[in-house]
Amino acid sequence: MPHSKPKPSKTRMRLIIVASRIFAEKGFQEATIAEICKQAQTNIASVNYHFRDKESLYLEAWRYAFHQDLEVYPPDGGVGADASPELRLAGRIRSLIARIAASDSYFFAIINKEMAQPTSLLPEILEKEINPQRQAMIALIKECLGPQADERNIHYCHASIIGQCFHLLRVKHVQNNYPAMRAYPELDNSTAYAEHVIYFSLAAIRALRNRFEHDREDDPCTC
Amino acid sequence: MPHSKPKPSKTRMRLIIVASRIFAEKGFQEATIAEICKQAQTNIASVNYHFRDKESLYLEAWRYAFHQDLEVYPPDGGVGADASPELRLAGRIRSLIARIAASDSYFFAIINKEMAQPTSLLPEILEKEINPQRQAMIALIKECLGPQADERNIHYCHASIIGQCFHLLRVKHVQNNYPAMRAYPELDNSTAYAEHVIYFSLAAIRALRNRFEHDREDDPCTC
DNA sequence: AAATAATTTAAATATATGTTTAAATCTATC
DNA sequence: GATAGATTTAAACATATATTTAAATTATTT
Repeated sequence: MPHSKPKPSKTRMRLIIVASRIFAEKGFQEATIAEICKQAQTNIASVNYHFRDKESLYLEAWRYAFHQDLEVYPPDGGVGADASPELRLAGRIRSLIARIAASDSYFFAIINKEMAQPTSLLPEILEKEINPQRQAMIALIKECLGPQADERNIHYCHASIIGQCFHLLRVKHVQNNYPAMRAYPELDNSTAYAEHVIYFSLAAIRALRNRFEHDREDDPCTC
Repeated sequence: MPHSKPKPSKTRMRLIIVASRIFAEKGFQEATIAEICKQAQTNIASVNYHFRDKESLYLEAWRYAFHQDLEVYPPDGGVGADASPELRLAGRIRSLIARIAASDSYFFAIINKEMAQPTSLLPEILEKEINPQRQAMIALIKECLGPQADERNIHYCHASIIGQCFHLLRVKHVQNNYPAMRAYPELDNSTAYAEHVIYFSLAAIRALRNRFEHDREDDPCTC
């Protein structure tokens, strides 16, 4: 009786590791099985043997990159649940920007490409992997904004924060492709940029909270 | 003699118009000449006759989309040079978000894809078309932040604002591809989101300016 | 060590798609 | 209205690349 062992072969693992990098660099469409196999030092047909097709390899590589990522960087930034909402929000922003800036973080590189040109896999990943993080941050923003904020304001602030973080992702990839273009100081020091985003966002959130609490005309917007 | 021959002399223009939409929807790689020609109601070979190849058509379509865009939306948002820096900055943010949100704005759709997976055309477009707008906004931010702000702070604030605007671009394309996913209130009302970005950003910029001017410890960031 | 299963390999196959060709057709000028 | 040039067309061509096949090799079990 042959007891079936789910022993992952070396080749299979090499393929996943190489694929996560290649897919991050080139995207699903432009990455070729030939190049992945060459760099993984194996035959073309091994992709079809170990995975079913290119798309399945893509999914596995993406999952691998994601979990690899979360292992190194806890999404809460190491700030405990007992800290103040502002500190916890700051921790999440710091962690997110650190993961985005990390040169070996392929998960965000893939997400970046997926959002510009989605494959059929995006909805599942968005729902299963991204949404929990999203909800956690939204809850913190809600606390920071105080009880008077409505859902719309909370989501707008979330968009403001996520937008600032993902901006780093965008310029990082442009610069990776065109190293000559040195016009983005955001990239020189990502932790300094993280501190800026935290200061910028918390200041804005405090101003909003202030407006909610005193809804007389101390609105600083004169537009 | 065929009787149903629609405008035979305008084939070149039809190709550019259709191509700008198809490239915006699918990106350079995934768009096919076959589909473009089919929708433009012409033969495959006409792309090679009127343009040299797919890449030249791409460049022409991209330029067309860009100029089409600028005609409709002036980048300064219609705010004159005599208005206050904050009002002018608000005008630019409003214009940028309006252009991004416009359903027929293919320019930003293409830029979005280009930044995730650049072709060789990106550097030129970035330098010639994007950089002037970028410099104009940076100058306004500098004025808003006051004389004490250094270059780094100015660029960081620019990144914060652009990030918030381009966030809309990102979620718009995700939602276009997956209409079932209705989790982004940013999209329901883009002008309301624009006003949020303006309020959020100006409040943060004022807080920063305040910190520069009184560099004692009234820093509201306790992190 | 033999037998069986798992894996790797080289080659073939299928398909998609950009590009070219040459003939047909249309348009404009004389 | 004839002719030359411009445009359109169907078809062929070329290439890139995902996938499949079957044989060869290696690993595992009996």
